[in-house]
Amino acid sequence: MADSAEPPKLRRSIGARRNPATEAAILAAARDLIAERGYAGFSIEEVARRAGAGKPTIYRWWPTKADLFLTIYRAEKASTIVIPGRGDLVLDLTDYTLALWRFWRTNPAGVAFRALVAEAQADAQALVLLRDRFLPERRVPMRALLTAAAERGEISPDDIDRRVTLWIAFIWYRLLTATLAEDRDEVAAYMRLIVGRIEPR
Amino acid sequence: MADSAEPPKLRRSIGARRNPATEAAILAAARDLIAERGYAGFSIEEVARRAGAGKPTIYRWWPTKADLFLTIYRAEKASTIVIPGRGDLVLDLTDYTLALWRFWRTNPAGVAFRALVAEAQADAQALVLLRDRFLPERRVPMRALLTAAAERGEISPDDIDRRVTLWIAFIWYRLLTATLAEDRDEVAAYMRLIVGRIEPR
Amino acid sequence: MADSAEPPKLRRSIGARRNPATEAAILAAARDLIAERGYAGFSIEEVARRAGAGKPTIYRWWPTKADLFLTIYRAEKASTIVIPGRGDLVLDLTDYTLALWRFWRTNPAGVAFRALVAEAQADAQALVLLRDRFLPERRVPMRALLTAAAERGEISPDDIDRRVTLWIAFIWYRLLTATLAEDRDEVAAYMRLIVGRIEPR
Amino acid sequence: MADSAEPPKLRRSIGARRNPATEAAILAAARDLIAERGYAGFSIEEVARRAGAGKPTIYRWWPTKADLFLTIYRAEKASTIVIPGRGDLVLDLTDYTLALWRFWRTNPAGVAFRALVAEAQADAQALVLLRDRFLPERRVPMRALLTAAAERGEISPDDIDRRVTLWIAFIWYRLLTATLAEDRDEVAAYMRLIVGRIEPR
DNA sequence: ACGTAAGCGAGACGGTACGTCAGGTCTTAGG
DNA sequence: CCTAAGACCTGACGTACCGTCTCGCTTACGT
Repeated sequence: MADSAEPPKLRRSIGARRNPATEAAILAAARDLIAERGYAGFSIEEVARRAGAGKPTIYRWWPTKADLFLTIYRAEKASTIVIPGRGDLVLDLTDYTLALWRFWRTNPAGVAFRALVAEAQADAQALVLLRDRFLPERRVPMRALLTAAAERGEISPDDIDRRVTLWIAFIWYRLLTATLAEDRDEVAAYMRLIVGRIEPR
Repeated sequence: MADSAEPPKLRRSIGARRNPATEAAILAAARDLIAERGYAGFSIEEVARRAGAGKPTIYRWWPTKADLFLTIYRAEKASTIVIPGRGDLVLDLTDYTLALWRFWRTNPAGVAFRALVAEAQADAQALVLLRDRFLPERRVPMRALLTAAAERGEISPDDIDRRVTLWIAFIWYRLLTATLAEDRDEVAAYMRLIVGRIEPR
Repeated sequence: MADSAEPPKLRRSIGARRNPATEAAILAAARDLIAERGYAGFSIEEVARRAGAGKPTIYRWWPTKADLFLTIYRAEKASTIVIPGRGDLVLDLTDYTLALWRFWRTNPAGVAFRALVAEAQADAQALVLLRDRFLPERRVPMRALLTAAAERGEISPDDIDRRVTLWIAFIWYRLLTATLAEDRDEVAAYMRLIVGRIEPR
Repeated sequence: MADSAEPPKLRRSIGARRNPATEAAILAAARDLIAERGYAGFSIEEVARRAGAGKPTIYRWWPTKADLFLTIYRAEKASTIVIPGRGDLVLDLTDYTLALWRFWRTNPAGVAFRALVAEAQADAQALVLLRDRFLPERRVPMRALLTAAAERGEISPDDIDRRVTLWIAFIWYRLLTATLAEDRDEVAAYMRLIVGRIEPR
């Protein structure tokens, strides 16, 4: 959300190579726009307007909307979420889930991600991006968490991949229905069901 | 896909009330269109053209795209899916899930539903429609299935609503990632995790 | 502008004949509407809405917009303008012209008349109404004024009809360019040119 | 009425500047349409259809209908009417008036001009255009004619502007009532009244 | 006296046009 | 060869009215 407010008319071509200032301006504009107005208000037209860039410049580097979304999402996500390691699976998982939701709520990336899922329903290319490039990434830390717990004997080592899937399905569902609650106990209850831990008595 | 091919110019007003022939023609056209070209190719303009109806007539009865989708979806689904009652929860649940997926795969309505979820990411009105009107309906038969199983002692009576949510999240996830597989065993494995049944040994 | 503000829902059929209350309500609504929003904002739809009448009722009695305009215009005009008779042609004519312009400025009829002229450019029926029914009426008092002056010897008895035409052309021109000034001397100067009176010296 | 019948789909963008072929096609289509169907049958929609142009392209260059009318009118007029200079005012004026009427009758521009006047009755913007941009232009040659005659002593140098106004009012009146007669003597008689020339005896 | 014919309000209908927005393509001018 | 710029065509958006139609009702009039 940096430079999108400044007068954007000053950039000129820097010759026969990609202009980093232009790229930055486009990404900033896209991020701001998706944050402000959501998927519905997002258009290449408006991004170009805000970035002071030509539409063809955008299309050259991000041939589809989905490409642009993905770039934004990755840029946003990278820095932020830490995987907790207190040693109690449900506790760790609840923390992680809530942290992720907090991130989705407070950060353009959440909106961008919703938009990407939406786009994927209409555009096969976006679907491929989402399923084959993005989802596997997301599974990794979660699988690590469960595997560690299985090694500690907290849960059965069977079905770990399926449980990961259930978790992803669950957090998506809450994202897509715009119900990213903060209720710790409620989330913990879901986590227990997903990992199938035997309750301590 | 019934009468949309016939010359559509014959309908006239039947006075100051809704014309069922017009409604039918619009729904048929919408269904065909969504089947042929998907969400991306769907437009009120084209529906009106095919149905031989005026755009305002469509907007009068279905103020948003989402309304139209939902009507199509309900009309299609109603007749099709039977809730099984063999008396074994995982079996019944697997059947039900696979039947639903088959329906989603083979019927325009499935495409329409994906589109509705997508629409809900952009349009608050659609989100409300989806969450508050559509989802509760969907929960009912599933909750009945689980409650019956709990009464039979197959599963714990706790957490039934959460398990319903997990199931919906799961089937959505597969719908939205276009992975509505037919693999019976795989699905049964997921169902077992969701309902948390103690495995017979 | 009488009863158009009252709740208009009370009228019912009074049997197989024209309902004067309905007619009055329609005319009042039409008059108000044309006064408020001009030709551009005038529509049968809105007249019906304001009058609490059905559109077919309006179309039954006034098959074209122009018919409705004309009715309004005639009803408005009837009561108002007195032809002066001080005995001095230019004086009388100036008074008459200014009175007419004042009427046009302060009364819906002026707007309605502009609208009728506009309509006549699009609709042959309106043109006929305007030219063959309306204009001859307008000529009568003016011709009388000039004839009387010719008899008094103020002007030549030749060309009276042409002078009438020039006068009408002039007052139209000012109406259509929205320049219905109040400047008495200026108008008198024009009147002198039109009637071609020999100036007293 | 030139090229509007040819297949209109061949034009492509010529880059970031106004495409003269597109402009020409739009103007030709507009001219044809106004000639064929008059003001009532005139719509931006249909112009776009015939010109094979997008509506936004039209709105970009002619924000209002009136702008389009005016362009048509000017383009048509420019080449055509010559101001006569035989040296006899009434003769010259009669020629000029008849030439103008002939032009109005035989040329789409006449209809376009009627349309502009009509539009000005509904749309303030059009009125401004008509009054402040268009009318002053029209006065110029006429004023020159009268001034020359005054210098020759044919008429009084007083009231020249008012006589110009009367003349414009008169020719408008005939245009708007669709009575652009050819009767030379009749027109000459009117011209005599307007310029107020002392009859030679 | 009573059936019928007309007038009434309402409002849905198929349409046309409006003016706007965005999509994605193309070309120029300039570095 | 890339960039910024912006015009181009396309097509859809959602709205306003058009003029027609049918309904269900009410009332006056002619038998």
